[in-house]
Amino acid sequence: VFSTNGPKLRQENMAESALVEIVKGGIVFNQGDPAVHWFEVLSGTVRTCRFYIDGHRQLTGFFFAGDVFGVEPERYGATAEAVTDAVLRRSAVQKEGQPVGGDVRSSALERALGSAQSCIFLLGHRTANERLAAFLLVIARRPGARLRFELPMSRADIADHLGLTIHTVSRTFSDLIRRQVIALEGRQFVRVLDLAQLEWLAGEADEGLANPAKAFSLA
Amino acid sequence: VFSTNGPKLRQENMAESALVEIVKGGIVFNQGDPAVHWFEVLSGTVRTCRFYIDGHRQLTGFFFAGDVFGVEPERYGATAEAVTDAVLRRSAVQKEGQPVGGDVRSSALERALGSAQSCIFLLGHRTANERLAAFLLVIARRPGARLRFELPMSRADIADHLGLTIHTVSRTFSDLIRRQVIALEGRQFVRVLDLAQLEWLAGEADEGLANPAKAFSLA
DNA sequence: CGCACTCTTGAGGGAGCTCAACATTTGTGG
DNA sequence: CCACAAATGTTGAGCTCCCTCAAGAGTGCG
Repeated sequence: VFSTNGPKLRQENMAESALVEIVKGGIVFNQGDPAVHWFEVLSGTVRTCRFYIDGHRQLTGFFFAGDVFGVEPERYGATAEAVTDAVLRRSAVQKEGQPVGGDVRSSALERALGSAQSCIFLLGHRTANERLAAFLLVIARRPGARLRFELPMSRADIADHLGLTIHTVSRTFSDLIRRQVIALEGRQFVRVLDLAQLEWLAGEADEGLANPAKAFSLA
Repeated sequence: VFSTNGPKLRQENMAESALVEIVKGGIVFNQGDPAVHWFEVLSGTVRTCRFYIDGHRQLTGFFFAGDVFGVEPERYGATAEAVTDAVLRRSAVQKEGQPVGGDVRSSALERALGSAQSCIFLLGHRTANERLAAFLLVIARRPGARLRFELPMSRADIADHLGLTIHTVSRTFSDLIRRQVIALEGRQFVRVLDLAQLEWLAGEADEGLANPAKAFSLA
């Protein structure tokens, strides 16, 4: 089964930066592999996931065009797989034996850190409604996204990202639709009907009061 | 109430790197503040937390001697507070108007990314037992820690870190003690009685099989 | 000693998981 | 193009685990 799932990389050249194509379901790198490259998404969608003993997955992020992933010291902490057919730009961490430091790596690390924190923020929400609403908002707020956007990943991917089951994800979608907060167009496209309601569900109605302490601060 | 809680910083000098003392409960920086400094813990313990609209906290990390925190672009994404009296080394992100790039910042970012991923890993566990067991293992595996270690933070801090209530945390502690997996000495000190059992509860009994796909990989 | 705070424990209820069935979509071969 | 199979998604019923509510025990401090 893994033969159809293996890395279908088509390498364009051997320079320090190379274009790589990967088919849906293909593996970019495995958790534990030496982290000799990092990647930028040019088109398509990629997911990173960690596997637990009991077999369940924790998806630690989705990466769309413009996002970077795989920026890590030593070894990859998660497996990266293609959610859809994708084109990536692969860059070497080492360049002629010397690590590539400086602002390129720093800014890539910053973006990786941002996506990790966004994942923590999602998992910090308490109920299925809050998590799904917050997740949809994260997608909706991506540059280029609007009140109508695509969800290229499966319900199972969403469930494993939010720490829920596909059943609960599906039920929560139905609930949001029933309350006319969103509408589905096909299974992949979402239209936000009531943004304020969605933000309220996600617990972000008033960003200014997100930190109660600030209400008392010197200001 | 915040007057007793405010930043009790005693600044040792104005150079690019400065020693800072902070008392238990004091705030190092607030979520949303410009991220002009980053910190290394010399002694004591620090927590970082995000606040949600509904008032609950998500603690995104605990930082002990040798750890770094507050390495972020632009603004701090979390508030940092002292769990115990602490001494920190504070470093400027900017140095004479120029950002400090290069390996110093990269390695600080790598460590910050590592602690974020460790937080995601904890929250990825499904049950209260698994989360607490995994949390105790994270602490037990810190350099210098052994099968007996201190938990400087309160039950409320642990609960907000693991996404549980203090009641569930307390009950889970009692359960682990009843099953003779750990023992408490006072309220702050933990002794691990059955490490294998603790690892099994945390779902880490066999790290080599953590990624099922690897069993099939090219080896 | 008394007060405030933290921690522990119990009882009851609710959100989400499990198990199960069915619907819908996608893919494949005739 | 259709028939069929496989994969994915939806929905319901029952149960479990954790949260809520409540009370009490332990600890530190003035």
